[in-house]
Amino acid sequence: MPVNGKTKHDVVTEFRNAEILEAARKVFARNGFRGASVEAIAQEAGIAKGTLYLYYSSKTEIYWAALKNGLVALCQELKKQVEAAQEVDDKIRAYLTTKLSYFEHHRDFFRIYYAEFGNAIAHPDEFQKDCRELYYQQLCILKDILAEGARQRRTRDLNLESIAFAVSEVTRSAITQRLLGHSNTDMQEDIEFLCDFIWKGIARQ
Amino acid sequence: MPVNGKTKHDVVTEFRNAEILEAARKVFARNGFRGASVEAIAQEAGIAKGTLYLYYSSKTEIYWAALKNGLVALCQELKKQVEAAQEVDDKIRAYLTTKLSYFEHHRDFFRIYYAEFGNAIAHPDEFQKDCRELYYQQLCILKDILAEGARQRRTRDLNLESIAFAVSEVTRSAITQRLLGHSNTDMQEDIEFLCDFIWKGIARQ
Amino acid sequence: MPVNGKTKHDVVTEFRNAEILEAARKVFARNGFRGASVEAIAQEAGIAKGTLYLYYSSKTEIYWAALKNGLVALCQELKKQVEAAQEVDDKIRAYLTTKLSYFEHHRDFFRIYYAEFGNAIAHPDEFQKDCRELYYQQLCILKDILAEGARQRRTRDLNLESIAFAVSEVTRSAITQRLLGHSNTDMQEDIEFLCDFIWKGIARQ
Amino acid sequence: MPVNGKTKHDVVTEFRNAEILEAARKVFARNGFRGASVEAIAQEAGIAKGTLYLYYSSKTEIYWAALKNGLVALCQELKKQVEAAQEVDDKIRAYLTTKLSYFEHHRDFFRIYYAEFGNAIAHPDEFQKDCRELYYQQLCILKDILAEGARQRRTRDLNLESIAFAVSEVTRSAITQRLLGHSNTDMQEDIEFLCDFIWKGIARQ
DNA sequence: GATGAATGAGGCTTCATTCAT
DNA sequence: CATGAATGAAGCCTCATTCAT
Repeated sequence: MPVNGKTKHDVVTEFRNAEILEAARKVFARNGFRGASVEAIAQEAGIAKGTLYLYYSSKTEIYWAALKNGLVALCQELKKQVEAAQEVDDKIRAYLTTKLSYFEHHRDFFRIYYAEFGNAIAHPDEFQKDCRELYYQQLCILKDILAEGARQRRTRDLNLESIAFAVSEVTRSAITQRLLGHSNTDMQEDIEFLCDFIWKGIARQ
Repeated sequence: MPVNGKTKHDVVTEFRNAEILEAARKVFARNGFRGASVEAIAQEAGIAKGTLYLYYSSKTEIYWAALKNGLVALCQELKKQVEAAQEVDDKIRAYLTTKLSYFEHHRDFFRIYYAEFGNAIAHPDEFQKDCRELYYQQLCILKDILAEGARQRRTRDLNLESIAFAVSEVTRSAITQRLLGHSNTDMQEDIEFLCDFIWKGIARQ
Repeated sequence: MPVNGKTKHDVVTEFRNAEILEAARKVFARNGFRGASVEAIAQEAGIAKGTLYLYYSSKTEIYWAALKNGLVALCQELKKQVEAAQEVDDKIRAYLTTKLSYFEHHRDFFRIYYAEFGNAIAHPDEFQKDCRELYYQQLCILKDILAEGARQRRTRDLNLESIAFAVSEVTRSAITQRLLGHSNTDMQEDIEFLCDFIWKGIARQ
Repeated sequence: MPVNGKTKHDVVTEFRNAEILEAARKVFARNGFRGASVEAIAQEAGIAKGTLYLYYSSKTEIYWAALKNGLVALCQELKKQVEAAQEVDDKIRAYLTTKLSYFEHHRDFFRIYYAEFGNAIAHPDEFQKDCRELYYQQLCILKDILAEGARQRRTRDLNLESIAFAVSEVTRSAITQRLLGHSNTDMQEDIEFLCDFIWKGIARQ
C-alpha cells in the first residue's frame, strides 16, 4: 500500500540507492574513474558485486548517478540558503558558506565534482548533459546574485559570465586548499577572506 | 665527434624524448593516467610500444616526466617574463600573460597539470616531490611579486600565501574557461579583466 | 548444509583445485616454469585464464602448490607402505616400489619434482621452504630405514646421509630411465635389480 | 696465410666462440633456457647483442652449442683418463674422478647438462640428436668398462645398460650434493665412498 | 531479488630478432 | 665486422560484466 506515493519497495530501493552512491563517491574519490573497481564499490556499500548491476547497468552509469545525485543536493541547498539572505553581499556570503560547508561534509563528492568539471573529458553526451546542466544551474545562482548587484548599482559593470566563473573558481580554490590540509585556518576566517577579496574585486568604488 | 657537448646520438635522443613527452601529454590529457594506454602513447609518438621502454621504464615514469618537463618550461618562461617587467602591476600582468599564453599553446599540458595538483591523490613520493617543488616554485614567483607590492605599500596587508593561491586559481579559472571554449573573447581582454579584478582585490585603497 | 564438514561449495572448490594442479603439472612438466604459460594451464584445466586467479594469485603460486601437493601425497604413501613392511630389506623394497609406482602414475609430477630439486636455483625462500622440508621428510624415511638396519647390525657402518641420498638418486635414475622409455623392462624386474644393487652396496658382509 | 690449417681469422673466431659459449653456460645455468636473456649472454661475453647473431642464428642454437661443446670436452677427457688406467676398478675410479673433477671446474656446464638430460623436453630433433649421441658416448665408456669386468668375470652378471645408467646417476648425485654444498667432504673421500658403494654393488662375490 | 564464480578482453611489460649505421 | 636502437609478438595479470544458483 503506497504511502506518500511510495511503496515499501520504493523506499528500500531508494535507501539502497543512496548507500551505493555514497560508496561510489568514496571509491571514485580515492582512485578516479578508471582506478575505481566495481568490486571495491560493492564492498564499500556492503553488497555483492552482482547486486550493483541490479541497480545500475554499468560502472559508467554508477559514476554519473553519483555525481548527479551530489550536484542536485548541492543546488538545492544553495538555492535555499541564498534565497534566505536579503542583501547582495549577504547572498554572496551565503553562497560561499554553503559551498564550503557542503564540500567540507562531502569531501568525496568534491573530488569527483572537481575532477569532472576540470577535465572536460569527452564523455558520452547523454550522461554528460544532465550534469553540465546542473553545473550551470549552480553557476546561475551566482550570476543571478551578481545581476541583482548590478541592477542595484552596487557592483561595477562587468561581464557577469566571467565574474561568476571566477568567483566559482576562487571558491573552489579555497576548498581545495582546505581539503589538502594546506590551510588550517578556521572556515569562518576563510569565508571572510574570500568575501573581502571578491567584494573588493567587483564592488563599485 | 661531439659538437656543443652533444653527439648526434644525444640530439636524436633528445628529440625523440620530446616527441614522446608531447605524445604522452596528449594521451594523458585525453584519458587521465589510468585511462591512457601505453599503446596509445606509442602510436601518438609514432613509435613502437617497446621503444617507449628504451626511454622510460614504466608508464608512471613517462607520466611524471611529461608533467615535470612541462612545469620546468613554464617556470623558466614565467621567471624570464616577470623579471623583464618593472612595476608590480606590470609584473602581475606579465605573470598572467605568460601563463595564459603558455597554456594556450600547451593545452594538453594544462589538462594534466590541472588534474594533478587538484587531485591530491597519494602518489609515490619520490616522483611527486620534484613536481610539487616545481609547483611551489611557480607559486613563489607570484608570492615574490606580492611581497614587493606589500613593501612598496601598494597592496593591502594580506596573507601572501592565500592571496597567491587565490590569484593562481583565478588565473587557472580563466584558462579553463578559454580551453573549454566557454569564452570566445580575445586573450588580451581576458588578461585585462583578470588584472583589474585582481588588482582591485589586493590594492591599497 | 555441511556434510562431513564440507559444504557443496567446498567440494567443488577442492575438485577444481585438483584439476588445476594436475593441469599445471602437465604444462610445467612439458615446458618448465618459465616456458609454461598461464594460458596453457588454463586451457589444459578447461577453464578461463581469469578463473585460475580465483584460486591462485600468481603463476608462481600455482607452481609451488602443484609441487607441494604432489610431494605431500608421495610422502603419505611412502610412510604408509614402509610402515606396513616388517624387515629392513622389505622396507627398502616397499620404499622403492612405492616411489617407482607413484611416479609411474604421476609422470608430470616427476618431471617438475626432478627439475626442482636438481636445479638449486635460488627461489624465493618463503615458497621453497615448505617444499624443501617435504623433500627431506621423504629422504628421512629412507634414513630411518637405514638407521634401523645399522642398529640391527645388518648393514655396514656408513654415512647415513650419503647413503640415503645415493639410494634416493639411484631410485630416481631408474624412474628416469623408465619414463624416458630407455628401459622397456617390467617394473618388478627393475625393482629387484635395484634392491639387489643397493643391498649389496650396503649390507654387512 | 694459414698456419696449421687455420687462418688468423679462424683463430679469432674460435676464441670469440669459446668466450660466447662460456658466457652462455654461465647465464643458462643461472636462469634456465627461458629465463636467460640474449642480452645477458652478450653482456657476460663482453660483446653487443647484435654480435651474437653473427656467430649463432638464434638463442636456441647458442644453447645447444654451449651444451655440445661442453659434452665433447667431457667425453674427450673421460676417454683419455679411462684409457690410461689398467685394471677395471682403476678405470671406474678414473671415470668417477674425471667426472667429479670436470664438473667441479665447470659448474655452469653441470647445471645445464643436468637440466637437459633430466628434462627430456621435446626439443627440435635436429639439435637434440647430436647431444643425445654425445650423452650415450659418455655412457658407453662406462658400459665398456663394465663389459670388460664381466669378461674378466670380476663382476656379476648384470644388465650392463641398467648398471651403467645407475652408476652414471649415482655419480651425478654425488656431484649435485657437492655443488649444492650439502657435502663439505673432501672430493677424494667422496670418490672412495662411491667406488666402494659401486664396487660392492657389482662385484662377483 | 541477491550472490559471487566464471569469463575474456585489454593493459603493462619483456625480450628475441632485425637492420641501418 | 660490430653495434644497439627499434620492433612487435607474447606473457602475466586485472577487472567489468554475465549468469546459474
